[in-house]
Amino acid sequence: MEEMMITYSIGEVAEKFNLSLPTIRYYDKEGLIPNLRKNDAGVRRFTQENLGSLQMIECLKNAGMPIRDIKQFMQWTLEGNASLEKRYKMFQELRVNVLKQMEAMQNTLNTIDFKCKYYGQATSDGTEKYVKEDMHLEIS
Amino acid sequence: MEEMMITYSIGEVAEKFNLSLPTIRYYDKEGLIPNLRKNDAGVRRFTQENLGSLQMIECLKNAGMPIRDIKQFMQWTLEGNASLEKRYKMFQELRVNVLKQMEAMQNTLNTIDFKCKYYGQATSDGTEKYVKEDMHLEIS
DNA sequence: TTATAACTTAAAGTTAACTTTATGTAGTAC
DNA sequence: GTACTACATAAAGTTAACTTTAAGTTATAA
Repeated sequence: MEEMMITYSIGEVAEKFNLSLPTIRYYDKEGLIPNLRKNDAGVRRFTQENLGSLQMIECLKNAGMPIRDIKQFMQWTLEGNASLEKRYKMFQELRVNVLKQMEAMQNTLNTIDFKCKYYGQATSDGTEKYVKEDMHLEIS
Repeated sequence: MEEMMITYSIGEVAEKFNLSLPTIRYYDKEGLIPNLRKNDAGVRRFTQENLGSLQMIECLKNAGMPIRDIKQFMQWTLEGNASLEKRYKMFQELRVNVLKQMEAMQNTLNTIDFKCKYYGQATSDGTEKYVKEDMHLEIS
């Protein structure tokens, strides 16, 4: 009795996720897509589970996690319930890390906002002279 | 008549900014620190202006700007008022870019928060079974 | 049956942003 | 004078995350 399920080709997946074919193959080679199977002709067929892995890869990449750590996480998922605590800990640490990044990003944005005002004024003045005098700052 | 001003050694600057000495030398070589001078012995002496450049480098790096674009900006500052509009435009575009990054980061955080709850429950259950059933999701 | 499109692999190449290595110099402490 | 520390340079090495290249296979359409 063969299980029938909807699957996708690497080309379809590349389009869906806006990734290049070599990138997806690279992720597969690196072990980032657990349980990804090939048909009798050796062609990859992506299940919903595999698409879920890719979604998670995108999330973890966005959080700044390196490929080898994403791989580690994916390997843990293959270990089942035995690795639940490791995965829980990973996400808790990642959360703290991402919060720090967002704080840094907010500071960066504040500086950029300041610079936008600074250069907005300087541009309409035609010179940095007055706006620079106004704030006694010389950060280029 | 020699101008007297407070300057810092590369070692002091490295400590202040928590950067390695080779990194600072690399930035200098790449033209990221305009007007950085050396004393008669060929040793770099950092002025307040140079520290300002380093501060800005940190900000722009944090915004995800590549070294070559930071260099471009620094070269523009050397052109004076003629480049004010270019610099203004740069910061306006950077602002939009950073806002996009923050939005992406917020989405990432939401996913991670969800995963924290998911694995928190799964860990106390000792299995993913129930929490997985509860949400009809199979994202690893 | 021949062309085309969509896939396959292994291996080499690319790029950014440093880091390391090797070698040398300048100034101070003893 | 000799050791030590802090600096200098040029050039080679490193790492991550892909990308490119070269060569081959499979399935469908004309």
